[in-house]
Parts: sequence; C-alpha cells; structure tokens
Amino acid sequence: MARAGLTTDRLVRAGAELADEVGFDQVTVSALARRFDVKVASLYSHLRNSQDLKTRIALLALEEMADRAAGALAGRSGKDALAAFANVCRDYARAHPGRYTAARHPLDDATAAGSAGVRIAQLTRAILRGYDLAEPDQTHAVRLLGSVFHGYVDLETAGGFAHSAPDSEESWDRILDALDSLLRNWPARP
Amino acid sequence: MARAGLTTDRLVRAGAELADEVGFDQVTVSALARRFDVKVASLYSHLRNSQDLKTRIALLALEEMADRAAGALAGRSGKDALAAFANVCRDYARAHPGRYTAARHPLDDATAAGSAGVRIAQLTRAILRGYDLAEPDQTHAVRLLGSVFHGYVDLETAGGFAHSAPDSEESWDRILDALDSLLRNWPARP
DNA sequence: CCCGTTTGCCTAAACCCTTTAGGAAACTGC
DNA sequence: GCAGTTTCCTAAAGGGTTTAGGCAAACGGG
Repeated sequence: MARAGLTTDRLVRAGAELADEVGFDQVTVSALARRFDVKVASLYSHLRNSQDLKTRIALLALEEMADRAAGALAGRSGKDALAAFANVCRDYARAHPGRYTAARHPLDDATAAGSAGVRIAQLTRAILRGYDLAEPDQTHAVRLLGSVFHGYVDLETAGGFAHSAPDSEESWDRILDALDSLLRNWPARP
Repeated sequence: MARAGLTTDRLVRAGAELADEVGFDQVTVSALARRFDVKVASLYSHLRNSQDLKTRIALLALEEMADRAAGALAGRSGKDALAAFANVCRDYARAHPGRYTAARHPLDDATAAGSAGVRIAQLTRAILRGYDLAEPDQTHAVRLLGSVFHGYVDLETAGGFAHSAPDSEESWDRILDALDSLLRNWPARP
C-alpha cells in the first residue's frame, strides 16, 4: 500500500481546516483519518492523543493571529492601531471560526507561556503606546481591550447581534470610537 | 426494583451540578445515569438526547443569572447598578463555572428567543437608564457592556490574568470605573 | 381490592470515537 | 540488495449515544 505521507504538521493543518468546516469540537482523530483515507490508529504515531491534536490546532491559530496582528500594527499608532488590531481579531474569527474557537481552547500554563498568545498580549500592549497610560492602568487597559475584542467577537459569532438593529457593523465602529475615547480620557482612581 | 424517581427537572438540576463539578463538556448522559444509579437508556424517556440535556442546563443557567441580576439591580442606578450587574456575572461564573459555560452554549434562534437571555439583555439595558444615552448609542453601549463582562469573565476563568500583577481584582474595579466614566462621556459620532 | 393501563426503568444491540499492542510493508542508506 | 527504521495496518478493549422492545411497579376505576 502506498503511504499517505502523514506528518504531524500536515495533520494539524488539516485539522484546522476541518475545524473551520465543521466546528472545533467536531474535530476528531477519526474524522481526520477519514480525510486522509487512512486508518485511525495510524494517526497515533504522529499525535499523542485527541487532546494533543486540539492543542496543536490551538497553537497554530494563535500563531496565525499573532502574525496577522503584527502585520496590521506595523506602522500604525493610536486609533489606527486600535482599529487595525481589533479588525484582525474579528476578521480572523469570521474567516476561520473553528480556528478562532481553537485559539481560546484552554492551555496548561507551560504551553500557554510558550505559545504565540504572549506575542498577542505584547501586541495589545503595543497599541497603548499611542496613548498616555502609566502602569498599572496600562495593564488594566490591556485587559479591558482583550475582554472587549474577545467578548464582542464571541457574542457576534454566537449570533447575539444578528437579528436586531442597529447592525453589528455599526456597533463595532462605534465601540472602537468609544474605546479610543476612553483610552484618551482614562479616569483617575476615584 | 424500586423506582429512582427521575424527572426531566431533577436530571437537569443534577446535570448542572455535574457541570460545576467536572466541567460542562464532561456532562454526559452516561455520567448522569451513574449519578442516579440507573441505566443509561432510562434517561432517554426524560431527555430527547445528549444535546437536549445540555440545552436545558443552559436554559437553567440563564434563568438563574437573570434572577440574580434582577435582584441585584433592584433599587440601584448609575454606577451602583453597573457594578452590581457586573459582579453578578462574575460571581456566578466563579461559583458555578460549569453552569456559566452552559449559559454561553449556542442556542438556536427560537430557543434563545424564549430563554432568560432576553431578560438579561433587558436588564443590561436597564443599567443605562442611569446614564444619558439615546438610541442607537444605547444599543451600542449594551453590546459593549455585554462584551466586556462576558469577555473578562471568560479570560479570567481561563486563567488569563492569574499569574501577573496587578491582580485581577484590581483590574476589575478599575475597568468598572472606566466603563462608568465612558458611559458618562460617551463620544459623539466623529 | 383487584385489574387494566400507564409509566418508569431495564436488557439488548448497533454505531461511533479513543487508545494501545503488535505486525507487515515500504522506504533509507550503506 | 540488505538491515534498520519508519509508516501504516489489523485487532481489540473501553466508553458514550441512541433506539427497540419488554417487564414490573404505580395508579385509578369499578
């Protein structure tokens, strides 16, 4: 029998495609084996187990998002940077829903520390260079931005804003305006 | 053999407890059957299927959150109301992580429309009565608040803020300050 | 009180996904 | 062209889901 040419890398990439097509939680070692027209057990030479596959897809998604964010932020600052970063998150989630879900898959501490997630956090912080915020408010602001982007995209893809006016596009724009305004007028501790 | 006294309601409540103990995605019809010391097939007289169980747990969680939010908002306005509502979300997520995950389980449109989710949305809007916001900005603000609360709690429970200073408690307080400030100074369309 | 009906739980069985163990065929380099 | 390694296979055990069909406990009326 001819070999299928499986590698961990090809499997993970195919797994990411599968996630986008059928949803991250439908990604299974069996489905992946079918896609390569290969017996299930064969994948276990390349993947420790099902959880390992999901973790690797998560890491791939984080890398891709970090790369896009880095590209989008280059040469921008202030509100331009804010909007560019925000749109990277949102666009990625729309183009790759399965990967986006994967990116929020819980990782153990060591894995998370070595992932592109830290790069994304650094880039989020870089946005704030265009605003005048000292520590610890800078960290609070980083956490706020992360929460808003993550939260909004999550609610939007869950269909939260689909069937009501005004449409989601307008809210997104106005929320970016509001965040920009907030960062320029960050309140002093009361 | 004595009967176990299963009802859909008891199963759903036990399922919610199970979710809090072992995680929402570990909630399975089999595990629930074991908990009642009953054969798996017996549950299928009370639940259509596994998905049905999860949906019902989600609806229960939404009800509980809506009830708590309604209680917390009674007699409060302005920043008091904002903080009270926000803390209901956060406290619920910490006390009932499985249920909280369940509450964000995707529902089909009809189910969502009949769920306590709409009550939660109404309560979020009620918070804004203490601020001076006209439509459509009010809706944008509702969506922003939903995104922040949801996003923050999600990142926090995923361990996102656990291992770095300043601690999450402080960020949460300051973010509520910032949101209050933003709502009082909502920017005009540029 | 007893008998028929309803209801609740059971056995059995099919199907899918996961994971490990061990074997055979295909590549690799000498 | 042969030894060693890699790649994929068969086999099997274990668990979750779901349906079909059966028996017995509870219930309600005569």
